[in-house]
Amino acid sequence: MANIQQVAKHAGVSVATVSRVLNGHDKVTAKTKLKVEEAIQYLNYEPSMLGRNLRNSESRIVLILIPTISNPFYFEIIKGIENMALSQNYSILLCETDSKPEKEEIYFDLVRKKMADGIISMDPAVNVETLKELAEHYAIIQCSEYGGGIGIPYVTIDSEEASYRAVKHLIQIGHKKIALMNSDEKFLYARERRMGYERALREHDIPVNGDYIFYTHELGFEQGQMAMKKILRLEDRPTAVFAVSDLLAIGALKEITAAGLHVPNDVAVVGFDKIDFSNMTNPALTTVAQPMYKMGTVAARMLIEKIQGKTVDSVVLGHELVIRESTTG
Amino acid sequence: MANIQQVAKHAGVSVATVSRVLNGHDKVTAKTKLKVEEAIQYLNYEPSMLGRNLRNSESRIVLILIPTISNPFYFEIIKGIENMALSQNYSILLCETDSKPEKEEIYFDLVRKKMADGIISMDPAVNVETLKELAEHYAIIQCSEYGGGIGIPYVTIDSEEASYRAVKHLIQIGHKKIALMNSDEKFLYARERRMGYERALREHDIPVNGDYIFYTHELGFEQGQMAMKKILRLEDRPTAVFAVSDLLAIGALKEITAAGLHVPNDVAVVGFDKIDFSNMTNPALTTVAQPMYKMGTVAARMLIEKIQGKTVDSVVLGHELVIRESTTG
DNA sequence: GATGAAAATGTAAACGATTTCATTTCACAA
DNA sequence: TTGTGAAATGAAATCGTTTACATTTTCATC
Repeated sequence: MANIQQVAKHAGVSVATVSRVLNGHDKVTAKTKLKVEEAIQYLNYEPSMLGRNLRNSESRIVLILIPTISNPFYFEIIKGIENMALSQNYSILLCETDSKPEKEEIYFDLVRKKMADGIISMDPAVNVETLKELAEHYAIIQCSEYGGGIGIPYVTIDSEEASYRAVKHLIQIGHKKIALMNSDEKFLYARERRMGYERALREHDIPVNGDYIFYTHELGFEQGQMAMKKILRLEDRPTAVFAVSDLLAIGALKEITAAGLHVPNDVAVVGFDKIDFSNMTNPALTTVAQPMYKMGTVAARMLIEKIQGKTVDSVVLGHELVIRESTTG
Repeated sequence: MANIQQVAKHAGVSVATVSRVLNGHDKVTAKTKLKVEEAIQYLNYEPSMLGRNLRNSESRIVLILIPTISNPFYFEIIKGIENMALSQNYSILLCETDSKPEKEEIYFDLVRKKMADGIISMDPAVNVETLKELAEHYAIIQCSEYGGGIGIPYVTIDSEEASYRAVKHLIQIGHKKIALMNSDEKFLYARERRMGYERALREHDIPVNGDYIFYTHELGFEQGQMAMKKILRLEDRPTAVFAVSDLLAIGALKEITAAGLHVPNDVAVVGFDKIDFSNMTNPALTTVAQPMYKMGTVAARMLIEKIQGKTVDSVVLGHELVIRESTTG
């Protein structure tokens, strides 16, 4: 593989001139430029990012931290990030932490070692202390999940309001006994979603029943099934379930059907996220749509601006309730 | 941020010695080692991959080329690749090509520019000519989808046999009118799966009916719905459908139910891949399990060996038919 | 205490680009 | 022809490592 020296030699110019042609800045005579381009062509030369990156002290790589690749919620976000990043000549390193500190550490090390220029964190279980520390030296953006008040810019939606609207929808179609399938309240979004749930109930003079609130360890299908099993065993069975993720809701769906009950006639179900699969189930899932692609592009743009040393502000994006068969039959 | 020079100076040794401590080879006195480690600690030093990579002419990054991130089929494979790569100190760059040559080119350029040490290609629509050309200079492995006879090692399953067994299962539970929902036969795996389908039929003296074979452009849910619509309109309606991907099958499931028919009583359905979601549908999907995680680890190991200059052989892994509700009720 | 081999450490040259600053070339006017 | 300033080009430093080779240190032996 040829390097810039050989190109320079073959073109009869200095490496500086080759570099100038390569990068298009500074003025180079048309004739010289041609000579260089011919040499590049002839030698099949491709500039090495290794040399360039060292010189420029950058890697042009950004890290995406997700808890698991198994939740399709991250698909569209990743697509958004990728496209925005690509347009700015960045590549993305996808990092699945499994919410394990040791895997997280491996990836944090990558930015410490200059292998990555910044991080978009989507892991709610991320070690906030380490993140804060890193944020002093490196560009970091929180996406979707975030710790507030730690000085790291984020892009997210209004979880409380979204939750409120979802529950209100259930109330409006006649439900009073509404269960909440929430995730661990150590996460901010979980607390916010419970608050939205309670606000909707209170607003319609429905007492909040602690027995109707369930917590799951993760946001997956199995957790949804397990929680739903418990809900179905309740003395005074709820007629509706609001789950804070589509995967939970799909698990609930499956369990309800398995119990010989009908959705939505016996139990109505609302999910959260609007992942692709929410439309593929029987019945299709009513859910809160998050603007995932947008979230991704915004997060990527914010990160790149941060990398360039600009200051960036947090962003709250809109959401939308998508009403489908699991609540209206 | 400190560099190796400053560490050396602070420890009162040469950079070579620091490097030796860093990399653990060569012998360094315990006393010297301690001094260096103290300096590292004191200065909060982290070795820069940029410098190291340039010097070693490697990036320790591998590219994963997938057509789309939306098909969960790739989840487990990616996990497998990631874990194996991580254990060898490689990171993975996830590249979604959307089966578009221009996006593919962007990523190919990354390896030409030394930003990546090798490629694991899972895109059936990849430009085989370019791939062949690249393979002359760079490490490349094909995973799951592959072009045979182009001299690039691959890891895959025996599609013909897997398909044969799936169809045989349908025949054994009494079906004779079996539709095949295949993808475009420009892909090798599609041709192989049709051959397996036909072999099973012939073996049981069931004539192959061209009207029962459908081709889809992509392997998604919508394509499955559309194909199923056509199948349901057939004069002599099949009693079973074998789809070459779970997403297609899930689309079929949805469409059958929407038509007021019952799975499997009216129409039985078999999918392919055993993605997580194949278990979340109503009814759960009978499907051919591909050893995806294994495939990922094997592909990653092969690639790393290739990068190290070893010659590697292609691998064919086993598969398994998972019988669930969509065929047995 | 001199000798020598082995062990530890240091020096300096890579790796492949970009960029600052110095130098050459050039066109044009006097 | 010569002088001038601007434009084009080149020389060399730099980014942060690793490593071949050279040098120094150590220590057992006589």
